Amino acid sequence: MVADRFITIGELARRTGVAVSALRFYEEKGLLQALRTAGNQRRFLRSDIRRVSFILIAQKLGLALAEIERELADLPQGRTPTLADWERISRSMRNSIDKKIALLELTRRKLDECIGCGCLSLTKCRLYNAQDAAGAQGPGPRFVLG
Amino acid sequence: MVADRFITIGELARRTGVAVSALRFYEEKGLLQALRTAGNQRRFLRSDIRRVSFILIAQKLGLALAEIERELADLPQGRTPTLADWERISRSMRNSIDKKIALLELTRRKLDECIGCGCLSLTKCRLYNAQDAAGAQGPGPRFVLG
DNA sequence: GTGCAACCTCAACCTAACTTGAGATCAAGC
DNA sequence: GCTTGATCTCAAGTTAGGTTGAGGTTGCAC
Repeated sequence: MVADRFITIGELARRTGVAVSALRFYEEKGLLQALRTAGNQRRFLRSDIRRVSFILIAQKLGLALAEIERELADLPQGRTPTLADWERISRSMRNSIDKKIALLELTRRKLDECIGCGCLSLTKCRLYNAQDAAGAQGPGPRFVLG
Repeated sequence: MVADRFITIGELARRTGVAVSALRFYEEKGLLQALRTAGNQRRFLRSDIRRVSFILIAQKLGLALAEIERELADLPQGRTPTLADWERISRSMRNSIDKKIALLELTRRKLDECIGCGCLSLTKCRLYNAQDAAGAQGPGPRFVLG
C-alpha cells in the first residue's frame, strides 16, 4: 500500500495559508502542477507545500509571478527547489533588491537637493534631468521622463 | 485684448510629454481642471504645465495618483504649488521613501541570513517569522504572511 | 466655404494577481 | 443511499493607470 503522498487543494490551502482560488490560479499559470482523480479533483504532492513556500517568499521579495515561474521552470521537471537552487536564486534576488535600494537612494538624494528649490521646472529641475537625456530638442521640454 | 493665457490639450501634451489621453484621464480623476470653449474643447491655463510637472515628479517618487490628488486638493482652489507647498509635500515624500528603503533593507538582511540556509520552511524560515505572529496555532503553519 | 488636423465622448481593452459567483459534481460519513 | 462539505469549470469583477478605436465635432488656414 502506497502511503498517502497526495493532498487535496483544500489541504494545501490550509497548510500554506494561500486561498484555494489562488492555488488554482497558480496552477493555471504553470507554477504548480496537479494530478487528477477519476472524478477530476486535483491532488497535489506533499512537496508542493514547499513549492508554495518558495512562491510566497519570492513574492515577498518582490518578484512577479512570471519571474518566479521562470525560476521554477529552470529546475529539472517539477523538482522542488534544493539548497543549491535556493542559493542561486536567492543571490539573484539579493541583487535585484540591491538595485531597488540604490535607485531609491538616488531619488532621495535628488529630492534632497530639490527640497527648498521648488522650481518644479521641467527644464531645470534636477529630479528630471539627472539621468534623462532631456530637453535640447526644439522649444520647450519634451518627453521628459524616461 | 487679453493675452492668450489658455492652451489646448495638445499643447499641454507637447509641453509636458504626457499623452493627451493621460491628460484627459487626469482631469477625470480631478488632478486637473479645464475650462471649455463654446465648442466644448478643453482649455488649460499655462500654470497647468507646472501642475503636470508636479504630478510627474510625485509619480516618479512613487506616489499613487490618488495620493497626489490629495496633496493637490489641500491647496487653495486649483492653485499651483508654491515653494512652501512644495517644501511641505516633498518632505512628506522623503519620509515615504525612507520607509521604503528601510523595509527593503530589512528584507535584505533577512535574506542574507537565509541564503545558505535554504530550509524554506514555513515554520522555521526567518524570512517568514521575523515580524509576523506566525505558527503556534494548531498543527501546521497557517496564514503565514502578513 | 472648405479641407483637414485637432478635438470631443464613450466604450472597450490592457497587465497583475487574484476573488466572487453560478451551477454542477464528487467524496465520504452515517 | 443520502446528505453535506469540498471540489469542479467558466465567466465576470476588482484596482491602477492608462491606451485604443469608433464615430462625430471644431477651429483655423487658405
